[in-house]
Amino acid sequence: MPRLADPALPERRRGQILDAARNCFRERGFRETTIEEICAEARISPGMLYRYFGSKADIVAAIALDARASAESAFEQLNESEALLDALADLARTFLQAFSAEGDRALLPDIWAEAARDPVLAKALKARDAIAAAKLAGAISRAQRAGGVYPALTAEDAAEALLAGLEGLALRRALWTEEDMNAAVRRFRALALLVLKPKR
Amino acid sequence: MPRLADPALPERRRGQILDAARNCFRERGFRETTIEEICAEARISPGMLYRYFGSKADIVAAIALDARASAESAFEQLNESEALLDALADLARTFLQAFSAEGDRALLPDIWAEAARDPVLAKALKARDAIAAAKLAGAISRAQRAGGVYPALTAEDAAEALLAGLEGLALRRALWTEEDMNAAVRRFRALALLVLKPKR
DNA sequence: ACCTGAACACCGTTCAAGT
DNA sequence: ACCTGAACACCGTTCAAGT
Repeated sequence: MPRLADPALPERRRGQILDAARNCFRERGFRETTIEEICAEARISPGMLYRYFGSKADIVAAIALDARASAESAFEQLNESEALLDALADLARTFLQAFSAEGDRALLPDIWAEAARDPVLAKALKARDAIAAAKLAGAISRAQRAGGVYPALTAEDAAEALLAGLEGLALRRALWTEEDMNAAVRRFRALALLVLKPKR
Repeated sequence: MPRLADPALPERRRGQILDAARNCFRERGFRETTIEEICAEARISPGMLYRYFGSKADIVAAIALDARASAESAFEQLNESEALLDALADLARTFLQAFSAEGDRALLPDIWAEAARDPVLAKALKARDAIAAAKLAGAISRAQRAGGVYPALTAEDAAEALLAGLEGLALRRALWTEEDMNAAVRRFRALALLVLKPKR
């Protein structure tokens, strides 16, 4: 088998294409950007692009999974923190930032629309989500044992509810541009307070 | 000015087109259905369709606003009911049904993706949302005065949080097909319980 | 006044040909 | 082995022509 001229080339190319795509999507959105525009930005030909991605949808899918992966680190840190609420606020900020890289507020709805029609992407996102939900549930039950969080709560259900709330807030932020990041994070914090600390 | 052959025709045509579009979207989704297919289903020509709708996006926009309007009745009934939680569960069911007419689970994400790129649709949806949020907030503060709901809650914030949660749950249901309607409604009820009745 | 459908423009994708 | 870009297929939209 012939050895590759440069074994790192494929990975570099992929990154190059994804960077170009992210730039274009930010400017004009997923639907409005053209394969040709991505190619121009990445300085390659269409033929080349299709060697690395099977379709335009595959490109958003890859971006979506990248963003999820980068948001995942915030879920890791949940257990390290003493103050669960502060950690949750950080998590919300990281999540919102990962999916609105440099101000593309519509990326998340694009991803969701894509996922709703593409079972492969949906499944991949769901797998990521299950991991995140488990980590969140773990942090919640840890906090329950330590006191400070209502003990009768089912940690898994609370985690699900919080994730749904976070995604709902992200959606509203995407549609209604005025709302800035900090406001969304505050809202999430308030929601988490209501859900987790029902004793007052 | 010449009088119309049939003054009701335009309205009938619009309905005819929207019905056809809903049917097609349900089968194949917004992106995958063709103007030609909608025309075939509605038994008109493309030229005719474009007399009634400026673009394909305008068709989803009209469907989205119709669905919102039909969900709005559930918000009206919030104040009539004695048991706020039951009324909220009904509301969730009506909302989810309005946006998944005959099993098109991906309609809502399509609408959101469209709205995120189309300021006109976003603004129209936001106006609807403000009405719904106000009604929900009204019902919450009414329930607060009657006891049964944590009185220190800011009704507006709680309403916002519940709407975000509802949309988040709707999204998750759209992406992960397994989850059936009743499960989603139960989840929303549980969330509302946590948010509204923090005294235990 | 109402309607048709062929034609146009545009864009995702492929593939024969280059180096 | 890696890459190009012209060509193809498809679909949203328009408009000259019909009744």
